[in-house]
Amino acid sequence: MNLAAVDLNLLVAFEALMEERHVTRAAERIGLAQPSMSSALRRLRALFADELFLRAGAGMQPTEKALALAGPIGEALRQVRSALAPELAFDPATARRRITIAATDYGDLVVVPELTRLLRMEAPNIDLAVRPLTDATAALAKLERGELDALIGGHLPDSPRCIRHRLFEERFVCIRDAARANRSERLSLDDYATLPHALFSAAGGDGLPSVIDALLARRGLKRRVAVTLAHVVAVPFAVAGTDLIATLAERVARRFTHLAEIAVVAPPIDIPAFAIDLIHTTRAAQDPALRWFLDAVDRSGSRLRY
DNA sequence: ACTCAATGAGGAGAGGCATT
DNA sequence: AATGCCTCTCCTCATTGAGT
Repeated sequence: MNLAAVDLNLLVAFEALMEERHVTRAAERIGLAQPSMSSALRRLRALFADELFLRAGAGMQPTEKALALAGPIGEALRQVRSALAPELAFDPATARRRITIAATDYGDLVVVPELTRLLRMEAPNIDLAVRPLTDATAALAKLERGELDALIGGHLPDSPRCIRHRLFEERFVCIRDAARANRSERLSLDDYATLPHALFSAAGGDGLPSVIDALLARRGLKRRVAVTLAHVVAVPFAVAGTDLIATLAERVARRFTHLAEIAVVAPPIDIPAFAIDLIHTTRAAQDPALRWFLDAVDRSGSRLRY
């Protein structure tokens, strides 16, 4: 390969193909006709001595080599763009913009309020739209298509075209009716297994129920889920004034101790902590407003760390 | 039947190179 | 510096073949 003769336009075509996985749409994306993109792909194949993209149904599936090249080529283009286009002035105090994200119930309850406070203080003209994140795969697809700017939540799957940034870790606690709780004691394993549970189980759930059931099964125990609720916010109110207990993310539980007659107690078993992540694409590299916003989410996450 | 990638034909424009 | 030739890439239009 003659590196001195590599046409940077080919790398742009490669990037478009990688993102669209469709020759016609990749061509439209960078303003070429379909035959021109097809020809660019032919030259890319010759350049890298690999098929790079194979027909797969309605689209094109990248080969291992294409996947391996995606990162370095994306980084190279980012650096070239950054060198050619000096940083656009971005002033959050005056910028007008609408940012659309998707967040899990947890993200909505814990991260978004902190983020909203930060936005109101530093970027009062940036509007934020938060969509529910129930189907993570569909949300990732929307993120890749540019219909969403970022995702916030836990237990989100990976995508080779997205960037994951850890905001903080979350642990689990138990809640029970305040009058029944003995705050000085950890909930006993016996109580945990015998008391009826209230459970939050959204569509495409977070995996917690099965984790807890597996931990109990390892000890030869089984719990009874007496109430299953569709929204996490309903759990504390279902627990208050009843014999129910529930296992919730700690920051969620603590938000409700002033609103419902509940007490937070330590669980009798060690339930693995989980990460709350911010997921975005490389678009932010070319978008100062989005880059600022992602930094704002990160700062919101920092304020939530214990 | 339909979609989509690949290819060919023919023409336009840009750039490299040798010649004048 | 100007010119002509050549190559390359782009375009549109039309077509083909594979896959669904």
